[in-house]
Amino acid sequence: MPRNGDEARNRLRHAALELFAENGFDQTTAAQIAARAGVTERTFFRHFPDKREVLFDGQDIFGTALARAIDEAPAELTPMEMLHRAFASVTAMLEQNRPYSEPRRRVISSSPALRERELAKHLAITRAVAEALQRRGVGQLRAELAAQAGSAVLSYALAGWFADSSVQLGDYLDRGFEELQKLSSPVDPR
Amino acid sequence: MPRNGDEARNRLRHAALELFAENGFDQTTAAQIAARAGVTERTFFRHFPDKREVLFDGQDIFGTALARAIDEAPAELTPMEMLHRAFASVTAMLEQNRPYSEPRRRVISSSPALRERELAKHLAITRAVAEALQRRGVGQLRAELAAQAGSAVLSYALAGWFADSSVQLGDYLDRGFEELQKLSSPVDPR
DNA sequence: GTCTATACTGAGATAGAC
DNA sequence: GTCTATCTCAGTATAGAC
Repeated sequence: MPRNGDEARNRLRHAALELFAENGFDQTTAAQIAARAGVTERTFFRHFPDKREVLFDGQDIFGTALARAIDEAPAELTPMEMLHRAFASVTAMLEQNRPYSEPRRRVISSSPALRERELAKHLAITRAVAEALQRRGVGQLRAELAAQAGSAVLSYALAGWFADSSVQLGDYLDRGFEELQKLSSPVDPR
Repeated sequence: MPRNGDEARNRLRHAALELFAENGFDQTTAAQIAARAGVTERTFFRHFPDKREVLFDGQDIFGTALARAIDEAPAELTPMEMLHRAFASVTAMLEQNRPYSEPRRRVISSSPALRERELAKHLAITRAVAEALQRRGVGQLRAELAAQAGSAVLSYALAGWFADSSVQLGDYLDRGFEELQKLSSPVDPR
């Protein structure tokens, strides 16, 4: 086996996803993952601080991409429009990732421990977005409210898209922001 | 020692909060908590499936209270108005709980593991709310979007209230829903 | 890479509460 | 006597320290 760190890391990631899908998260030991990847258990924990983290490697790129998009958004946009644009800017990345994210999503949803970790990651992204909004002059509480509301729209869009991918993710996004507006409006013209 | 289960459970809860506050979550062992509560480690794990859970015992009452409030809301209300009412209906409970929730909040925020668990609990409440909205005829995706947006408003209100309790929680709630509406509206009349 | 603490699990024995 | 909370004992796996 080659001793290149990145390769080992990738083998660990794939071995973990396979084994979790085959036997379940709890029934899979770190030692088994390491064995399938051709390294020792110790190496697994050198790459990933805990067993769950192996499924979330490299997820922060979404947070940074979103923050960057907000940093570069035109100044005349409202906070929610900035979010809409930022989300739209990563739909291509998400659509390309679907072959990997689909089984990953199934595995995560099958384990409470993994669902917890996913929420934490989700929150980290939301925080990054809120901080970006603050750099654009939005007050802290307002920025966090907007980021969380936007995040709800993104979840809405992803849920729709995973259930029925015949519609583009971007269209679900548009629909989500529209729904949010209707829901929040005092008259609610359903 | 008496064999009453509920008493032991309460002693465990209090011992845990104390020890976590004194020594930190990671530095506290389940055996220490059990010892201070006068039971064995095994008993701790019979009451609580894992070490974190001892801080979240009895939290589901909020979810059920919110769901109930939505179940009983007047039919002519919009979904967001139902949420507003439901949240307002538990502010008294929250304000009364502050002496306990204040130190608890500090402990939770000091540990990533506890923060993760809190997110999971928060989500469970949001789900209960979404399901209640569905019973009131709101479609699934729409209900989840509304529940999450409402949950963002609640977070906004709680953050403000914990930072400055000279204003009532209910007022922060009103302000939050108003902010959400302004943020979501396409013209954003700041 | 080795060693160890500790979180958690399972099964069977024991002892209050009713 | 029954029921159920608790205890005892024996173990595995994760994660951290050295």
